[in-house]
Amino acid sequence: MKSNRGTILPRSFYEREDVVEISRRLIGKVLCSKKGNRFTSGIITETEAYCGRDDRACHANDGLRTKRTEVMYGPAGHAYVYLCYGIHHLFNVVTNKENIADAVLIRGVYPLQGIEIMKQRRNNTGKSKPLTSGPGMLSEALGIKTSDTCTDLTEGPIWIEDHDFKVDKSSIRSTPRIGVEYAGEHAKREWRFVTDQFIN
DNA sequence: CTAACGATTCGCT
DNA sequence: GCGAATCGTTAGT
Repeated sequence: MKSNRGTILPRSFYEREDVVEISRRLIGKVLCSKKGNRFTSGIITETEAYCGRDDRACHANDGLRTKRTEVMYGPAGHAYVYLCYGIHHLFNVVTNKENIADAVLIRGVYPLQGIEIMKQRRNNTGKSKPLTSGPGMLSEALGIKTSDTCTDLTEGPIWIEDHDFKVDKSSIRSTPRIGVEYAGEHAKREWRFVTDQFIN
């Protein structure tokens, strides 16, 4: 774990048809943002897959097409950012082909670059307070807002890089997704992926 | 127009 | 461990 720069993931990375596999493969990649000349990044440690068909946990389930979910029906590799609980901005990446609404929620990153900026945005005055270990927290730390929805992740100002960090396959656990009990049986699917490889 | 409800986080008990 | 905060989205009147 030493490189400072990576390759921006190409659209083809996001165009795969299996959103669960993309979710798994995003673990270890690096989420970056450059807002007003302030660069921040973190290694993705936790993701969740959401499928537009037969998945009651997904906002676009059963082809539900609204102003909010429209971006999920667009081409892969764009950001879907929405407001949760009136407070938190949750960041997803749109996957699969146009008109097929799949997405991966980024739930956690390991702070890599711009840590002071993240602490500032999080109003974290050096105290031992989680910085980027939750979907709302990481968006705040990286300066990602709902106005960033539809951002093309192959262009920026938000993008994902491959730094060639090798993630030990055995370190990636799969579990049911968080906070989607309303999805009934679908909530039991193990579509959440998390690694503890970068915890310290 | 109205109302119910979150893909969460934080602070306090 | 529990509950409040907080407001855009959604569906229904």
